[in-house]
Amino acid sequence: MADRRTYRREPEEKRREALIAAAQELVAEGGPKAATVRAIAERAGVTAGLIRHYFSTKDELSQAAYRALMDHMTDFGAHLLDGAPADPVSRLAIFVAASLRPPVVDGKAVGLWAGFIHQVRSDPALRAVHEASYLRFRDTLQALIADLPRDADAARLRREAIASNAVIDGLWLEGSVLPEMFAPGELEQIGLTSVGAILGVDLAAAMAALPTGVPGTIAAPAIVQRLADTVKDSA
Amino acid sequence: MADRRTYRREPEEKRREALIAAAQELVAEGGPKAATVRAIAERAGVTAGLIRHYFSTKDELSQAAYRALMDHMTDFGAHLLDGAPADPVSRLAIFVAASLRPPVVDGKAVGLWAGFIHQVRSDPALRAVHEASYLRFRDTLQALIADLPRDADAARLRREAIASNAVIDGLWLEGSVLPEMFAPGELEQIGLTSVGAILGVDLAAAMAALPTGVPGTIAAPAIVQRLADTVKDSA
DNA sequence: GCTACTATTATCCAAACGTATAAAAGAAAG
DNA sequence: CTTTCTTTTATACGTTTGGATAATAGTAGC
Repeated sequence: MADRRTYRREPEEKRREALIAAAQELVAEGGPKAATVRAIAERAGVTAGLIRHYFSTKDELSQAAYRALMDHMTDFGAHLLDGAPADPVSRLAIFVAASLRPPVVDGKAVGLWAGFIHQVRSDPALRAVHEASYLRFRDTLQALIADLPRDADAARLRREAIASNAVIDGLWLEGSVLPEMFAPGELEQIGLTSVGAILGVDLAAAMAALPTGVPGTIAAPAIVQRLADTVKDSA
Repeated sequence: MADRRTYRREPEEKRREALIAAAQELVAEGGPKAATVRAIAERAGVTAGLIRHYFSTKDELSQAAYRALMDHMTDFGAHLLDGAPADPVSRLAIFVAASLRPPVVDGKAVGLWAGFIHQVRSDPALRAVHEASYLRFRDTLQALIADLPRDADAARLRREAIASNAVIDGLWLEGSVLPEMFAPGELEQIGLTSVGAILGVDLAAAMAALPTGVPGTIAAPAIVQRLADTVKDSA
């Protein structure tokens, strides 16, 4: 009577990644409630019991999924400027603009992020992950700001990095949740203008002067593609 | 055998509000998963069955809770400047600063907002509610910007309102999720400086020049108190 | 081509979920 | 004081949840 389904054994790492990716997709699409063990297993192409073989509890898988998301975002910030021009103003402009385009700006990305908020607030370990990721991104931004041809002390740099980061976060939020409310490219333009105004540098002009094909403008680094896969086929 | 518990009949509106408040608190504290019908009923001091008497489905209660939240926030923006000085720069400064303080900046407030994101993205009716609320807040901001002693056409006003709103949203997000990362008053200061830089107006100086007791600075309007109740005793 | 290992499936379980329905009790009307 | 109404409680139902355990089948080593 037993029509036992055929299967292939996969390397541990590959299965873990598949389960994590499935969990992320489901959270992104339908919120935390949609990411049940059975739904995750089905999406990953395995049966529910296997989850327990790789993660001792569902919470553990959930934590792993959040860590993976934060790692993606950190890598995004770190590798975005690989091969970018050396000019500090151009580099900052590329960084800001790339942060305000898909796949970063994406309804599902916000859904994914929002789906973990409570776990982050309640679990100290995840809180630390979040904090480290936030700081890393902000520090990257601050380093770019520090390279600008201006005079600025540490306190001012800190405030400017917080403010620039806030502009990016806010536009990311609005553009992701209400995409039809903004014209294509409008968020990038507003972001460049606003961060430029905060720092006293004309980022919009610097961006316009860049040749196409520069990293972050057209060709996305591999890491961005992986992030795009995570939140693929946006609404 | 039946120790039937005693109860008091309450007016319909009061019960609805109690159930909505209970649902909001639970979402704010523990995410959407924590807001089960039984937990909501217990928090509201009634038994689970009563929910069905006031809301034909749990989803309907959930929608009502989101609408109520958005109404609170809209009212916050609308009444914040009641009794404020007529000087446009001061009014804008008060508006920005008040948006970057508790009870607006609050971990539970972010949790509450995040807990509804997926419902908002999937339910067209809630999406419309969200859009209207966002636009109303932004329009309020844009009207304040338009009153500034400057020359600016409509397109520029729109961009500036989007950008200023983004600064507020971003700082709200960061300050709420990672409160220990910022000194008291730091977010307000950064918000005033940044929005000021974007608009070319010195909001920080205007804020510093205000006497204490001005609406939005110390005495919070009643509506803010109601919002504070919703997200009370923050982490 | 066995044998041993373990990744994977299959099945089961108790708890919790949203919902439906019936019984009881508070409050107002006569 | 009785009657009527409807808010509220109580109970039950079918489903789904996360987790545990036992059986099976791929795969690598000899």
